[in-house]
Amino acid sequence: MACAGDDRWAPCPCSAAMLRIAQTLNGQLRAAMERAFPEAAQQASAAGQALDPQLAPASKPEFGDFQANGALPLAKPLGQPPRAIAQAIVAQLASEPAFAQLCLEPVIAGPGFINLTLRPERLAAEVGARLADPRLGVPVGANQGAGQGVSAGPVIVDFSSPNIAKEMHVGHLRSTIIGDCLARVLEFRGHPVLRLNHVGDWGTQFGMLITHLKQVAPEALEHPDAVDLGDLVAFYRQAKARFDADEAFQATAREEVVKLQGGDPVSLKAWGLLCEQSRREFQQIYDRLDIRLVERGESFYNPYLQKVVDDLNAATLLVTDDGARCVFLEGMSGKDGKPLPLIVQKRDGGFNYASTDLAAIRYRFSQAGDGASRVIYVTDAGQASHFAGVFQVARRAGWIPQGASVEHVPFGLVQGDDGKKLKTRSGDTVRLKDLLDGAVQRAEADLRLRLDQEGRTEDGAFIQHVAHTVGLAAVKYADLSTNRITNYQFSFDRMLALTGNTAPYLLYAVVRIAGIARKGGDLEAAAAAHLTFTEAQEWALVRELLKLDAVIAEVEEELLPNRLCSYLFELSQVFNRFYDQVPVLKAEEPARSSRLALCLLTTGTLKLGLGLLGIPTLERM
RNA sequence: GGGGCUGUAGCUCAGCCGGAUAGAGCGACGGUUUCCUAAACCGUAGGUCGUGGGUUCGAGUCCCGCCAGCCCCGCCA
Repeated sequence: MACAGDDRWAPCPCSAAMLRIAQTLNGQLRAAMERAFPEAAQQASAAGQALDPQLAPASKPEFGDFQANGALPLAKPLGQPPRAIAQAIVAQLASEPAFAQLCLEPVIAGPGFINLTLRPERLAAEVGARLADPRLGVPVGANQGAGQGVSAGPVIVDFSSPNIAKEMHVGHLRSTIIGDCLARVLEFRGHPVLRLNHVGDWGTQFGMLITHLKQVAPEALEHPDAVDLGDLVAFYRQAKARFDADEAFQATAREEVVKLQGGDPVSLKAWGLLCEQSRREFQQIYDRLDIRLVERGESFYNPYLQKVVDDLNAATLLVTDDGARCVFLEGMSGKDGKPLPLIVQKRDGGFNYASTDLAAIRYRFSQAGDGASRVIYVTDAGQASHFAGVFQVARRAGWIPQGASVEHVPFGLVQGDDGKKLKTRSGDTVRLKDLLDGAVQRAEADLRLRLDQEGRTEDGAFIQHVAHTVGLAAVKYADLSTNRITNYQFSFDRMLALTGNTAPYLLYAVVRIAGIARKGGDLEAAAAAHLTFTEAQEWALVRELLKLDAVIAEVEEELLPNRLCSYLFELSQVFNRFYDQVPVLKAEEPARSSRLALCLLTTGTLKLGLGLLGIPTLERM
């Protein structure tokens, strides 16, 4: 989407600071290549392409800021050594005054790489510009579709989605945390975002739940506030146990499903009570994790299900097979090599999750519904083939508009230390609440131990606040910092470690800067100073800080939060090196103010980045 | 049987349209503190990128085969 395509630095609607410089350089390099090799340029354009400078960030700091690899692939067609080609390109660049204002003399290295280093004064100017920008150089309003008439409809992020009357467990952790992060990034980029909680609030299990409710707590139907159902999980288990053991109960439960689907007011009321109870419990988790969601459960789409089937039939996509109504999928075959069906209506006439997902996708893209431009599903990787089927059918039915996109954002399992799916010692599913409690408790224990060792005293409110912040940050960061597609090994010890790529390490960098401010560093005043840098550690920090806009654009496009985590970790490391080796408060002017300005931009960048991960920061810890 | 994902250092993981000597962190070993929180920093050791082919000037990255693990495959979500 943003800056996508086969040419990374092609001009695009985003006009971000560092990205914009890269685009400018790309244009200058391309023009230089065209002047140096007009025949090759003509051939390329005849083939509908342009010469590609292959501009990329430098692979190592000693190579400068950017490298252009475009000379290498020209060696064979031109029949010249690649270094000679690079030399010719560089000679043409020399005649471009705008290039000389931007970069130092290019260096040809290795087999024919052109290494580019930005002029220091240019980097310092960029730092100054970011200090004056509350968005730190990250533009709003990318992804406008380059005038293709793409609707500016909302981006829908479908995530979390627990089941009513069941407890949120570790299985919901990744969807909730990753989905929230992606929503935050998209929002920050200026997209209207609809965060939808597609809760499982419909289905046959409600037959037994409602029957059980009517029998054990009939008063709840009259005075909803008077009854607290308490532990819904226990309630669910009781109902399930009776359902499995008692045939009469089973029969009543089945009748109850029919009554509920038929709109019986008492059944609906009982259903509503159960949903409300679940909602309260979910909300406690969401509040704790600072996650906003709009609940729109499966039941919302009930009125649209029949039309989905009817319209698929009218489009001649529907086939009745063994009593079930299916759409046979193209390019996906099952056993015997026969096409795989997507069942949209069961033999008994009932609907299933494919029907609901189709109704949802249609509603979300439809102008009468959400009118979305992009829909993102954050669910586990096991559902990949289900979504592939649903997307295909929706596409063939014409429910996904031109220019709109629908994406499954898959993630791997949460595993324990043993490499198997995370379970409690007794083999049960881990409750999300217990997992979060565990993280906070351990964070508190770590903190108390350290206070003890350092002879510090802090009040209870401080300890609670720090433990809560660090514990939850650790859980979120550990999840977000690995590539989501792989399975992720859950370990309290690793995520709460004070060193390495962890939340505490990043939070500590923010705390160090807050410490400088407390000890007399006026960060805000320094922002207006004339910036002069002399030390290697200062320049390393400057270069790292200026990468923010490119990183965020990348996360927006690839929907990979771990890219942002890696960046924030590297920024923290570079900052700690700077902090360790370059004095700030004790430096003479003008170095002192320039360094304070770097501290201000560093803390701003870390707070912004962590904020996009859904992690708040601390002043002391 | 068909399909998907994964396989990179002892462990946990990065690796961004294919680009320079494959990178971190942890752990191990060795160093650094009259100085802004040492929860830090500096250094050393450690890899046949599962395996065999292919494409390419160049492959951890792309294509094909094989091996291993996990997941999905008609009326649960």
